[in-house]
Amino acid sequence: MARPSLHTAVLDSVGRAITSGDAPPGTPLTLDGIGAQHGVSRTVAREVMRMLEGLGMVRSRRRVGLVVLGIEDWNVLDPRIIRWRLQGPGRDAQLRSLTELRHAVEPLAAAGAARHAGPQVRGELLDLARRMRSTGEAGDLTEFLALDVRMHELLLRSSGNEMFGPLADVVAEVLAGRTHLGLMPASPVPEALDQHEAVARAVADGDPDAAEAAMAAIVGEVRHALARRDGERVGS
Amino acid sequence: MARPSLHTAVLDSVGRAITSGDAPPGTPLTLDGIGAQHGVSRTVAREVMRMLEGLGMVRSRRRVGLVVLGIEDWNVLDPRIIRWRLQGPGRDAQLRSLTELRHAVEPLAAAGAARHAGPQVRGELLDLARRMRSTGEAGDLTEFLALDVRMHELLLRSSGNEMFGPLADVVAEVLAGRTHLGLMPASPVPEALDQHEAVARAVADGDPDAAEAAMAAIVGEVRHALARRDGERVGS
DNA sequence: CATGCCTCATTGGTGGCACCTTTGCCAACA
DNA sequence: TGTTGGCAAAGGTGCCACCAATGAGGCATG
Repeated sequence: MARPSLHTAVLDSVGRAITSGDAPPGTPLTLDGIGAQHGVSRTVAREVMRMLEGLGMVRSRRRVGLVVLGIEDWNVLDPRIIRWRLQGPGRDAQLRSLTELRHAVEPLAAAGAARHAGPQVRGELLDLARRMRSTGEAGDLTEFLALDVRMHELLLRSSGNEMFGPLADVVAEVLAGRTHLGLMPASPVPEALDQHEAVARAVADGDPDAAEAAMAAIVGEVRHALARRDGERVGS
Repeated sequence: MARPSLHTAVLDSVGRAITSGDAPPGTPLTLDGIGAQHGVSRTVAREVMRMLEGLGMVRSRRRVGLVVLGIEDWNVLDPRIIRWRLQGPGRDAQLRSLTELRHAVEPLAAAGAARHAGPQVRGELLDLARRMRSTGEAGDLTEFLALDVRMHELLLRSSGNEMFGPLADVVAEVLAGRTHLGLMPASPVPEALDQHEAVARAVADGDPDAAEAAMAAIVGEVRHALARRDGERVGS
């Protein structure tokens, strides 16, 4: 999948430098500078710069070079920017933003899946819910995470809205980040298992309203948990 | 704003060719072909190609050229792709997808604005709601549209979630497309005016739950209207 | 018919060149 | 001292020629 192209390496390096705040807005870059710093020719630097420009991260001005733009100009929905921000200092804020976005989209995606999903998807959802229960009760967190990710991905991709599909990757990232950060209980709470099963059943039964409600319950709990954490943080 | 760069013109041309289905997935392009077709050098064609690759619209393979990818690989959240799809044959589907996305996000954005908006934003929202009522009752649809767009943009941009801001552009596009397609009544219904005013007041009062509920009511009505239209279409 | 080698089209990457815009400096002048 | 005007350099824009790598398709051989 990842081709060993010079561009990708340089692009990742510069992109991370920008998202990490290492190159704050207003910083002037030059093609020669990028080329020299990474040991690539001007051509490669130019093409990397074009990609960064396409991401809204730099703006090329003559005589001055490539000025780094602020986050308000970035394509913050782009997977690459999301990935870069998830590494580095912005990880926390990015995770919170993604969580909120996820909570906005997933109930509607579940409703859409209840309308549009094919029979084999509905079957897999039921199977996933079953396996989530068994692995969850067994306390196998990593396997549980994989099933959880798969279920949300399946819902987003079969929601009938092609703009929801790309969010599956960020949901996976959020879920992984959440367990990795120790935000998950040692063993999934029974309510979560019930609600995931409810979503799967509602989608399998083709009941959009029930699917939306069940998914809203899932994300609503996480939301409140996050708000609680925010409250603690604010209070400290 | 739009700099007269060669890249932008060529990029727009090729991008539109892909989104319009004029260059269906699997179509092989070549750098020399693009260059010759648009009268630009290989260098420019290469940089355009890099941007398209960044958008997930083509994949460059040696000996074969640039293969056009299917929509499942596109960065469908990217503003450029959205703009291209809004022109051309995909406009209808794109408008529907964007509407659904909007309905997912806007209630949460309103709640966020009630928490995070600054005092001048809250004031402007109240003012906008007032002027929407007067222009709406006067039947000035174009001015009403401008106020409507401004209100939603303000809510999204001051929602405290930097991932919601970029959606302001697409919301503007959706609203404009809706009135332009004649989906709006000749004069805004009183309920819409009331609900917009309710959102503005809730945000001004710092009541997130009320803001979210009021915005959900706004988008919920549009959603049902769309579903009704879909039903008619399916039945025909 | 299968297999393996060969060819060549096309991208990947480099370097150099002319041009143009913009900036920042510096000098001349009020 | 402040303002204006010109001037030179910096750096992106676009073009071209060149070579390396690679992989798809054809050809030859068993």
